[in-house]
Amino acid sequence: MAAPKKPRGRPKTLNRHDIVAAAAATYWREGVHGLSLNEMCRRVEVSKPGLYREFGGEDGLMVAALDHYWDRVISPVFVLLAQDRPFAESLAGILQWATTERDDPPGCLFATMRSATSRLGPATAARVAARREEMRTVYGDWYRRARERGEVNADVAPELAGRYIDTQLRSVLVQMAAGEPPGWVRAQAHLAFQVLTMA
Amino acid sequence: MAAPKKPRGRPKTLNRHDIVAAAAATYWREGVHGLSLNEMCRRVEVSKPGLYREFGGEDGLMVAALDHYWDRVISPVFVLLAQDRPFAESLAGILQWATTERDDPPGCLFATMRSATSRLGPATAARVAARREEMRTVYGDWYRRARERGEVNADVAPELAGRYIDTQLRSVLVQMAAGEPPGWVRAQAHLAFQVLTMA
DNA sequence: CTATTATTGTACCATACGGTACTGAAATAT
DNA sequence: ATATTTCAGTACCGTATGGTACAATAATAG
Repeated sequence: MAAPKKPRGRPKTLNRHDIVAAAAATYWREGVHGLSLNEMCRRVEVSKPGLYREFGGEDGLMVAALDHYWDRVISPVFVLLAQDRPFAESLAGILQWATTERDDPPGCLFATMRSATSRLGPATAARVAARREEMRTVYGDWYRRARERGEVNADVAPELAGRYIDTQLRSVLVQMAAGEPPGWVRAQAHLAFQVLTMA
Repeated sequence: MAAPKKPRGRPKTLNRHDIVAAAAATYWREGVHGLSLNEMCRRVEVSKPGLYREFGGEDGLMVAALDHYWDRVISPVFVLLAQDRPFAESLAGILQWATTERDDPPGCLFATMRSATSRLGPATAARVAARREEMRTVYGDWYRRARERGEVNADVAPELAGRYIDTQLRSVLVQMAAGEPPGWVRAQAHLAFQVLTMA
């Protein structure tokens, strides 16, 4: 428990966490730039001055939403990869997750943001760029370890593989978000990853 | 020559072709939704009522711009493919074209529109969907003919190959538009297309 | 010259946007 | 009780948007 000391003024009722979660879900479902800030305030039920006080504007809200999404969706994938199960097995798991109907909207908020870089605020753009690098590194390291175990194509350098995996998974998620048939998406992903898994 | 008959009223000064060309170039350079309609009118130097009369609104202008782009950029590629030179040779040519600095902006207007489907007007969305199908068909037929000549992986069905080529080239163009280093983009494309060209 | 037809663009409309002053409310401190 | 501190949201600001009415213009027809 945190210190239950009573602060001075009027107690805060604005629930930052709920707002961020709702905003992330909305951005995920409806895209990053279909909604105006006014509309977003209505959706997440927060007054505009409240939003400005808490996040400084749309840019700050979007950064918070991205971080929230990262913790809830991307990080678990990275945890899975860190377990170093057989490469093909982990890959199949990710693809299955990416191409199956879920409760969550199809696609990926992070992938959506990457497809809209030019229209992001400066803080969000910077965060997206940093996360992109992080993602490439994680994929690259994952591939490097698999390569050391002899499970993947040794001709492909880990840095290239990291970028390639990133690109291909992103492509899968973009297609899913666009409503492409999961079967076709999976078949294409199968082709794309053959080059990594064969001798 | 067309009939030089003199029409009744005030002569038309609005140059549809130039406007469409300028609009296509602007959309290509700056994306499809960064600009307001007002701003676009300033860029292509046409009055707003003029634009409405000629195109019916932004949706109509975008369709016209897409068709213009298609004729000037995409169709020549299809002509190249129809020549049935060796598959690997044509593919290398396309990749070279896609990943090299040109006078035109990087990336591809059609790819950009496909990444923004949700924000397109109904006419533009319909045209993009039709062009996407056309593109897949052209790629699929191209692959089928190469397969009949024994130049490509016979295990891949032409329809899947068509979708795969479309996806991978689109990915290349999206990355180029995002300013990714051409060398990395090329290296990834090389990996992606290996599965089609090896026995 | 006058009427007719067709095209042009200014000037305007209602609406929505991002952004903020400012008043009121809800707590503690004295 | 009164002052003080903090948070909340209404109500407003200037600006830009998509969209159009309408008067001016430039040609031909009679």
